[in-house]
Amino acid sequence: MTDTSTLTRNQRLVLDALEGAEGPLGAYRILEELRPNGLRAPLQVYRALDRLVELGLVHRIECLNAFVACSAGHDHGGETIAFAICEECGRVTEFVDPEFEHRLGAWCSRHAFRRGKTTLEIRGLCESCAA
Amino acid sequence: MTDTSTLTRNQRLVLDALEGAEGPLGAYRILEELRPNGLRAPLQVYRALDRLVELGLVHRIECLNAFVACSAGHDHGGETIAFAICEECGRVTEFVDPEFEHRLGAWCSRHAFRRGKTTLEIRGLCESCAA
DNA sequence: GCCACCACGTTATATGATTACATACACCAA
DNA sequence: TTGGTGTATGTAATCATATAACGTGGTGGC
Repeated sequence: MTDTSTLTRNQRLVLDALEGAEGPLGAYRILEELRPNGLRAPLQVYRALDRLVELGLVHRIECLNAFVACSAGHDHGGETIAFAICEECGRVTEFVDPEFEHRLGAWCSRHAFRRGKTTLEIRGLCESCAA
Repeated sequence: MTDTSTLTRNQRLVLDALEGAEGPLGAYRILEELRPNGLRAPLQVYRALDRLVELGLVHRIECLNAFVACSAGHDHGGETIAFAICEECGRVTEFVDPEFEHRLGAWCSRHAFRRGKTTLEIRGLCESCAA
């Protein structure tokens, strides 16, 4: 588990907000929630988010322009994390598939593409919402 | 190849702008390019983009909030399209991997997740830029 | 003390996307 | 011909997301 004891006040607030949420939150949504705690400007939230993402404690969901707390208790060692996003209830499930990793690596080396951050997001309906 | 002869003037303009570009363009960037052609408001661009995406002639790149012309001469039959995005030159390479499709399907059925649109975007450096 | 570093705060602005409403034209049916 | 329906269009206003530019304040090393 990534060390969390060195977070600054703002980072802690933002992380707590995300951990308390059912699903992804947009930066401005987070800001609204934290106004009572003294946050006032988007930048305060964005700075905290940048750091938290860097630490792997928070993930950005590109297709929603929003953020979720990492649900794994540990570091994903640089692996690509896949997200299954329920369009009904908003809940996000993280998972990692070594076979994806392998296929991605294969394609990249075949095309001499130096891989950086990879995004894999599946939208749809989770089991309970599909019923 | 998707029929392109029924596009409206605005759709044609937007598609041409994207086809003429080296890489993805944001909606406002497209708007700037098309002002000389009489476009004035974001909505004109967004409406054309919506339609072009629907027709499969244009793809949205989520991690950039931008759009590219489809480089395949044909319809991708509902398959997930992967994008390799060079962070240096901006160029985007499309590809499809049936094995991804298969693994995704497997994960989704194992978790009873009803799959909708899937996004797979790899950022990094293309062969020429990595050199 | 002084400097460098880093988090923080504030204002303004850029960029991305949508809502609401009005207009114009083609096509078809009464 | 008239009128209705559907689709594309145009315009203004507004919401949502993200960053730039600038200044402040504390902490640790020297």
